[in-house]
Amino acid sequence: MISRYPWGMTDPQLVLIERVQQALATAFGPEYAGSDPLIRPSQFADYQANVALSLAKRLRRAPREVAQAIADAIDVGDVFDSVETSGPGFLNITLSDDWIAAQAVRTLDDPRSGVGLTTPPRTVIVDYSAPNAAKEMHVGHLRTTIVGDSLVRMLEHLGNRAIRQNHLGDWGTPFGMLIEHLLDIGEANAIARLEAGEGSEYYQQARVKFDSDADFKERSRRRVGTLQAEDPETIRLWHLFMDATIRYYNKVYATLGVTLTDSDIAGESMYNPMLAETCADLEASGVAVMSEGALCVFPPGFKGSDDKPLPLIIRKSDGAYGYATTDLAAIRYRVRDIKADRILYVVGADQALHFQMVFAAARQAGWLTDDVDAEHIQIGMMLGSDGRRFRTRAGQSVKLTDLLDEAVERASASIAERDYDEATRSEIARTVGMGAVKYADLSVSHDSEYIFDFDRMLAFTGNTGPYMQYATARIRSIFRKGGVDPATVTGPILLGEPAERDLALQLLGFGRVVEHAATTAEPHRLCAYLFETASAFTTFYEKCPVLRDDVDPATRASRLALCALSLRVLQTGLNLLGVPVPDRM
RNA sequence: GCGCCCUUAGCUCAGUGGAUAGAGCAUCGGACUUCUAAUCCGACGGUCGCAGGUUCGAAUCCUGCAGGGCGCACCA
Repeated sequence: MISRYPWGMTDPQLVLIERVQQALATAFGPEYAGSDPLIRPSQFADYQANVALSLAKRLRRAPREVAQAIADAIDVGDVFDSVETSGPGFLNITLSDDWIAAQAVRTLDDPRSGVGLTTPPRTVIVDYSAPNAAKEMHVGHLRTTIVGDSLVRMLEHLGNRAIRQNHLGDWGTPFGMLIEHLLDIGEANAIARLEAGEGSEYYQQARVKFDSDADFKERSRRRVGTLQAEDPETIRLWHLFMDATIRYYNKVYATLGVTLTDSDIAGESMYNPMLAETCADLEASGVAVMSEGALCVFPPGFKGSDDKPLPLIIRKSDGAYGYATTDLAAIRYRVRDIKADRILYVVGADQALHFQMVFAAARQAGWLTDDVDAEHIQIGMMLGSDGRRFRTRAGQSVKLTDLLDEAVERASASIAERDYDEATRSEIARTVGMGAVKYADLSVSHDSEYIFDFDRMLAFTGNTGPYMQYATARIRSIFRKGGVDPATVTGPILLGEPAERDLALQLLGFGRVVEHAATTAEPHRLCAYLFETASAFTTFYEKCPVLRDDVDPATRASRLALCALSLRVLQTGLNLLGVPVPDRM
């Protein structure tokens, strides 16, 4: 991925890489210009370059000697304050204050705050949320939805063509049962209940009848047939069911501030007309073969018990299609018709084997080629405080809206002392509650199982949403008190105090982190950066008064500039995470 | 049996082959006449599951083992 920086590169690491590579070429010859200088943050300087250690063997020279040769060859210019060899062959690099200050001003002048643009833009499909209308909607959907939405926001911000795909579970055998249940309880009643978010109960009641009532079971079976045959009345009923369900999903998405809309829905039903052709293609090419009455792909390398090849069943022995078929049809469609360069499947970690096999089968079929990346972004399970699957005390799965309501309620309690009017208070509570839940989901690596804990996520200290929001609220408060519009602030920036220098240097790394988080599909990296930034700001806030009378005008202007840039980086970063930010707290 | 994800401070989690492994919480001790103390500063706290291997250098890569979670022929 190549990035363009319309306002110039502000990231110190990129500048360092360039300079050290030049030095390598000067010192050892042009063939060394491409070596990775191994720039890392350092506890002994601003950065360290570790390249001397790795090159020593190739150059047949002592590492310290190599390091010294690089240090001698490096173009210090006005960028570095010092470049020193240290330890077994490290290069400790300290940036000059003036350069950091100048770069901070450039970043402030840059409407993109140092975030580059991907050139050329890539077409990236993000498959996320995907609630299943025929199953309980549980808290597990929270993470896939929130992580996916954040990935889309980051990819778009970097200039990519990001395509949201909500792969709704809206088709299959359970829908016979769900439609019959709809008829039993009455259309209007069913719609009302589904819109109110009682889909789980609805499903469970249908399930109970299906298991206990032979007549209902038979009706359901017939209904699956008429649904597959696209009988108009059955399709009408199916739409009633799905539309009501989607209206409920949209309410949840609106509450969460998720960017998914109806036009992003690409559910299983959409692929239904493609399934027969998908199977025919696979069979014709010899990728799929019949086995025990089912049409299967046996991707190489997948073994089940007894070392037998593991099948991916794409047409069951009764002729019906499964989700493997849908996923294969979807890959084909996404690569061939949408022309995706990258497809991200933000789906639970329990589907790892399934996606490995689907990807392997798609490669066998030639649908997935080397120029397309298909990645399963594994989402770890949400656990209760007992370390087991997240449930209510009664052992039921937790309804998403109940969880969100409780978050807002608890946030409301924590600001009860504040002197705000009712409307402001409830808006802050909503923002803080939602931000806390979303940030908690995003701040741990997506594949790790994570223990859900209201007290921890709503804390105003630590790597939490409220802490981040509070930092922005304090910055806004300064501008409010000072009667200054942050958008009008300009440099120059002066770095007198260490806290000012630390903050400025920290702020220069924003673009790199956004790009890294998007490339690796790891929003938690952005969270970690924003937490460091918020921490650097609060340290600055404690140490460096801005508006106080004894602060001279030049220092005040400089500090206002640092505040403005901090605000923008935090605000933009939180927006990329989808975490809402209140004006005041 | 096979596959995937894990195992890091009392707890919850970061950690890009680099120096003395980091945060937050908890505990203890400090800082409000101050732009929001919902904060900040400091201290305490580690056989990075175990054993080998590769490497100048391993929490990180490889192999094996132990422990945990989740999947694995007709639900999606």
